Amino acid sequence: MNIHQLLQQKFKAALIAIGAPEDAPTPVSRSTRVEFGEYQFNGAMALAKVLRQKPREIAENIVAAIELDDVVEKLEIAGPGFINIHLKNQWLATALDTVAQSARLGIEPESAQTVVVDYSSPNLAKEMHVGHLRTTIIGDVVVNTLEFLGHKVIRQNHMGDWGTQFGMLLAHLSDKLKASEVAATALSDLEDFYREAKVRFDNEQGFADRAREYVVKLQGGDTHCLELWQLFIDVSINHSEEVYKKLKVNLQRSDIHGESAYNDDLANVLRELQAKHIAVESQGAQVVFIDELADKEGNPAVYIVQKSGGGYLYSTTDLAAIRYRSTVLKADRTLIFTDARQALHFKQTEIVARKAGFIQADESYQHCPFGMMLGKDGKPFKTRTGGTVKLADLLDEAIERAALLIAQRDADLTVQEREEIAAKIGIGAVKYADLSRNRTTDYMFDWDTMLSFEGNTAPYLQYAYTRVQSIFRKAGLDATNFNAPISIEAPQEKALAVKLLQYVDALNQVSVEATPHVLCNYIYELASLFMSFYEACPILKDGVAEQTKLSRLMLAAITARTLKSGLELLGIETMEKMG
RNA sequence: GCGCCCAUAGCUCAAUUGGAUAGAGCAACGCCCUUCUAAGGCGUAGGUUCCAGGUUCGAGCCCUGGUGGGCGUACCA
Repeated sequence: MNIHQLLQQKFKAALIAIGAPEDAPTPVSRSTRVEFGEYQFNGAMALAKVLRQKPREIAENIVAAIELDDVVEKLEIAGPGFINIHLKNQWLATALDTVAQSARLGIEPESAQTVVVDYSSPNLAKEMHVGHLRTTIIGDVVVNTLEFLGHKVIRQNHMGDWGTQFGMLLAHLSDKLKASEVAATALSDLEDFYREAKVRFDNEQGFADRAREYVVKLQGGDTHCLELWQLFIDVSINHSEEVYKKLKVNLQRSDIHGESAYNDDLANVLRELQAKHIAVESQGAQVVFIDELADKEGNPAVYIVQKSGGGYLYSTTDLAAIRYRSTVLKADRTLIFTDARQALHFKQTEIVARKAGFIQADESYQHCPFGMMLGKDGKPFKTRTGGTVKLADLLDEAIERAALLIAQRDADLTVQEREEIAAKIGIGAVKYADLSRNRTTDYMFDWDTMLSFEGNTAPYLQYAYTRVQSIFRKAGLDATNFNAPISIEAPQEKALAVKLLQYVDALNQVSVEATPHVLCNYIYELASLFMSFYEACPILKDGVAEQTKLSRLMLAAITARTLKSGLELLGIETMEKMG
């Protein structure tokens, strides 16, 4: 049941009935204040000119024409011509009942698209650092949501597994192996390894030349080099997978389609661009002049696809990727999650790709940028010594801090339970702090706010869930299988019921705009309304009528299912108890 | 120089895409645990939405011009 859609359809029909143009918008929105009902229709004012009538008259006509008798308690005209919609409690109860009977919480699958989602994409030369957190978890939530809505999602982990830096790394690795070290040991800390290699590259006689030699050999397909490379990549991927596991992110090895996967296609891409006279020679390089992005003097933007030395760049790789996703993966839509600094690059890539026919006209290509992670001082987030913060370290610290907090409470938990809960709370807090912000702006990372565990944080949501579980434990019932007739009376019950029915709106918005914070807001509001309901509407206490008790248990049960579903999509784990 | 993004309560952030009196959390100040988990609830206070114009029934949101900040801009990704 989608209230918003239903109301829109009914208002659309009413508008046509009163003689409004067929394409007249039907702006139905949630009301901002309780006295304005649950929804409002704001379209009467805009029609005043077209229909040459007063807005309030139009509103009256709409109210007279609309067929909503079984849905609304009353329709009120207010202000310049707003129509306030008060939904019927009985209708809400019936709608919720439908939701409760459905394994998918009443959400019907959309007409399925094939959506390619490019996210995480760490550089394998180094370990994952905080800069990879946002792309990884934001992408993951969007993927989860799209799949839940019935789309075919193809994850593409476009890992940075190729490039000149690997020459230096492989030369260093080769030496280590000759000194009979095991690869996994030598590469146990990729940051250290990278630093060592860099030092040798800068200082050691002859090492830089060997590094360059390795690059040439690697690109030439030399077997020994490729074996070394594979060794390095495997170890590095293992590092990433450990982080994914800790983060509860659904990325598998089969989702990896790194830069190296496009090596053999780069020359083809260039040839095709040249054949279509899109790429031309300039200053020894092969470039595309983009007139669409010219400056005021008419100088086109320059997009290099091959360096003067013959090497390819990320532009070439991204063009190959775009073509692969269109022709082989049959993408209807592609989403790419990278930081905002690459916005121009992807804009250019799309223009060139469309010109070259690498992408279908009706295919959508959406770069989803996000801001940087800043420290409390407003500068890029670094360690105390100014170094890059490893993602694995960050997550460990979150778990430690959560464990410390749990230890301070007098909780009735076993050691094992404490550990599990600390991991779920710590990781959840880090993820939620990030996901709950609009992705496009920079965001401030602050341990204190994040792990204070009060207010709008992951633990609050997890706590709301455990409260429901606690009630059902006490009642000796199972929330997942509970079923009872709902009757809505208290205002807190109504507010909760309406919010529960709006889950689908939040998911749709996340799907269209790729903005997980919308889902976070929804879940937080749902949890808040449940907390108010919990305080105001006793369930198992003495003196509560049996029917009321069952109805409230049912509301609690649907809340728990919705919270769990939403948190699952957010990649945040729930638990039965927290203390 | 040019381009993109941003500016909302003391702080961190929302605002259903142009709707009514701009909402939350933290911090501050009051209440509420012998009563389903107080990691909670109820309440008070806090705003010239950076500035100046414009568009219209209506602007935090759209347009123009500023101010301040971030990022990008021919061979890194």
